Amino acid sequence: MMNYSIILKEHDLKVTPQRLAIADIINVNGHVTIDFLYALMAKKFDSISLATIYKNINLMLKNSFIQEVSLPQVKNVYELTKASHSHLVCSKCLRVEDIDIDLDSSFKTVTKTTEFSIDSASLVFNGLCIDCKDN
Amino acid sequence: MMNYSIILKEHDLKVTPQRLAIADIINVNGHVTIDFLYALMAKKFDSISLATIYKNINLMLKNSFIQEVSLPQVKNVYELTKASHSHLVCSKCLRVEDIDIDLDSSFKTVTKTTEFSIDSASLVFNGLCIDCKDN
DNA sequence: CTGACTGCAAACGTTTTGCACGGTA
DNA sequence: TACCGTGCAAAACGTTTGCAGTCAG
Repeated sequence: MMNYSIILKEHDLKVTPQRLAIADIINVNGHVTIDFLYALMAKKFDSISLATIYKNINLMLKNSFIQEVSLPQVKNVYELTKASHSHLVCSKCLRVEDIDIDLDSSFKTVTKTTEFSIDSASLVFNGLCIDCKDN
Repeated sequence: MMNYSIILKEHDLKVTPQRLAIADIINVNGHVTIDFLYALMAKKFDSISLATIYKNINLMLKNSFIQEVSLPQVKNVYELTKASHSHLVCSKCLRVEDIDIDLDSSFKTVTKTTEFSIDSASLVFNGLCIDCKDN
């Protein structure tokens, strides 16, 4: 159980019931789409607005409390900010999982063969998760 | 100079002036956004419609004449279908370049540490291109 | 000649904005 | 109390759809 109030404040975000709920939902579920988040928020708040979701997501992104994960073909998902990592996406159930992949040799290849100076890399694997691949 | 008519037909696409122009623009520029494509098409056709652009892009995607490249933070770009490869994106000028990166060891890591069966991978590097990094 | 393509306009889904009210610090 | 956050409604944006006329095969 995390203390979201402190983490929110550390990111210059005022603490509100809506923000605590958003933080909890993202933390518990790992990766959420806007739709998913809105559906869960609607259960906790009788009159939550999509505008509030978007405003908070955008502010949380700006303040690096969360990160946006853009995935080919499917909707963007949001996760709490953590160390750089890659993602596995199930093409069937759309589940997203984190995975650590060492990209050092790839970085070296880029440095050797191009003049690009790299800031970051995004690696996404598409396939079938353990639950979907046998069905 | 490519013969776009033959390639279009090979992908079950009827040959029209608009499609020839789209194929040429994508081939010459490497990677194009919808906006960029529309702007260039507007120069060649007095009354080109965005709907025509979208319909053709979607059909060309379906018939594997072109591929969609989804990039974090920036608009999707489209390229002629070619062998699997990775992309470099300049954060400043938004230029996109192709690069071949060997992902075999990454695939092995996924296979060893998870139960995912991987179909494909998408690797994007963000940074500054040679023209932008010194300015 | 027939079905497919084009262009226009309208519709659609998603995201953003403006404003009045209410809540946090 | 002063400012920020919320919720609603409207607007903005990108993309898709329906239709009538035109063109490719």
